[in-house]
Amino acid sequence: MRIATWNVNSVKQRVARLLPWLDERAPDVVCLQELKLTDDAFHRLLDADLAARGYEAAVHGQSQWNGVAILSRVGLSDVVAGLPGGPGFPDQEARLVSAVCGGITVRSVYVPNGREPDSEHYRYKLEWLEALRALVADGGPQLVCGDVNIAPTDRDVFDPAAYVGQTHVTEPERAALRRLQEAGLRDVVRERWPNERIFSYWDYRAGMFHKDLGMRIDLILASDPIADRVAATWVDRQARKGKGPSDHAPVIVDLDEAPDGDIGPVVPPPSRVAKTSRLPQAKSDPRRQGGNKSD
DNA sequence: ATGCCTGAAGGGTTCAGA
Repeated sequence: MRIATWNVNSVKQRVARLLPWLDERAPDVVCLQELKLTDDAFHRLLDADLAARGYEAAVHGQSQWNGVAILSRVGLSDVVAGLPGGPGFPDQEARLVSAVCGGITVRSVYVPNGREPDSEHYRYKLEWLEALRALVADGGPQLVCGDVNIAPTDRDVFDPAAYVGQTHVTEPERAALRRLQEAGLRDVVRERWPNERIFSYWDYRAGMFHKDLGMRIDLILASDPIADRVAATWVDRQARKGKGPSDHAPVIVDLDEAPDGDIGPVVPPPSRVAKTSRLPQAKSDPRRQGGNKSD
């Protein structure tokens, strides 16, 4: 089963990139963030094109900002929109949707940005993360995928000095992320590529992508029984190239079938190549791109 | 230029993003 997460920075502006990407990568489950439109607008925009590809969608949208969704072609049930008991600003924003896909509880999250350390927005971010931790700790095995707006360590930014005093790298944010992980979630991309330069976001300005000056703030976090099934992980840098990209790239994880065989994909993964991805591979193989070498 | 792009809303510009 292939799971991906992608902050699309307006799904309306990204349709022309999203649909071909679904065809090419054939993910079974996709967590989307920053839809920037309402539920109704999402369904009008995409339902037909998604259905044609076999996807159902759990959408928690919002006008103008935020908005998250889960696309699945391996079943979609038990949909919950929002973060129960979570804080608002002042009202709750559309930053979390959960569903069961292919036998796995999946959450698409868009953690608040925080804007400035010690600001109201920053405190809101920390409160939101604590509410997410409580939700995760309360649940069983699950995947938490999305834009966490935190670079877990200094390895996850192109230059720690460039971010001193800014959000995304402060110790309270990182501590909140660690507490979330201590609730039983593993950062499976970093686990697979412990020493690689891996980014998932590059500022649109100043050629940051071309120079590979980015941050890794989009994570796939998995509970033990799911993390143990990880066969391959990578950041899909191809999706950040070319005309009209999001400023984030998708992060992709392939899971082997569950050991007991009854939590498997309904649609088989496109190939078994993922199984061999720990071996050296040709540079043209996108599965190799867990490390983000410059182009 | 402490905002070098991009998107949304709404109005002929401003805010937000990380």
